[in-house]
Amino acid sequence: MDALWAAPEPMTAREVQDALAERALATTTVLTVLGRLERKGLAARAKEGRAHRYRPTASREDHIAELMRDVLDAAPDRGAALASFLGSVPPGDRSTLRDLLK
Amino acid sequence: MDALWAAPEPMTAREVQDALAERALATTTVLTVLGRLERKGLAARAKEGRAHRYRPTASREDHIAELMRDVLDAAPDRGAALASFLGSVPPGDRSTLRDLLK
DNA sequence: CGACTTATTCTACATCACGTAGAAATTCTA
DNA sequence: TAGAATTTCTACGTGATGTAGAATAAGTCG
Repeated sequence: MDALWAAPEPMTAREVQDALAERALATTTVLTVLGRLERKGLAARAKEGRAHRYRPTASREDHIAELMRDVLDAAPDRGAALASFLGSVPPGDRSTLRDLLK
Repeated sequence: MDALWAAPEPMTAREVQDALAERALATTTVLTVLGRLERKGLAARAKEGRAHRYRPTASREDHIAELMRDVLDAAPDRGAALASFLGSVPPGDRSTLRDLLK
């Protein structure tokens, strides 16, 4: 996902492999993982000639927001969870939230 | 953890087992899980006679808040993640946050 | 068209977390 | 000290994940 998120355009498996060159992964490894990401809905692909192009289905920040919601949804008392969250976050985040909530 | 969080006092393994009676777990199963929870820092225990008493190290809401922070910490752009989070959360949560930020 | 390259799929294996529990050791208590 | 309760150690099945080989499909070029 880091590779997909870092690229401005959908990537082929080969391109992902090149982007992760330092890990020296086999092509099939990259394909397997991309397939799993697709199965989980994190990535989508479109055929293009011989290969496919893979793209993230959500931006990294949207994905993170979704994970945060999933976690919050486990709280019986959302207000208390949000209060604790606000209290534990750096002050800068609270400012950000205040601004966003205007 | 649900059992520990539901109880007002630290529980023995036996009490946890009773609280989860519908699952008919073996005592050793309960002990194993409590041990794993302790190893992960989610629970703490204190010896009391023959047995131990287990308690959650954080309230459920504090734990959820911590998970939310962990997720948020994965965002390179916290502001964008928070913005997306606010946008995807029910309006009631936004009100709650507005109130809490006053 | 047929050989070759490239992409994909299927299968597989190691590792790890987790739910589960038995065997053995430890520890009270009567 | 014998018996019951508690704990520890070990173990097994399952599913997720990182990894990749073998087989297959699908274009490309001479």
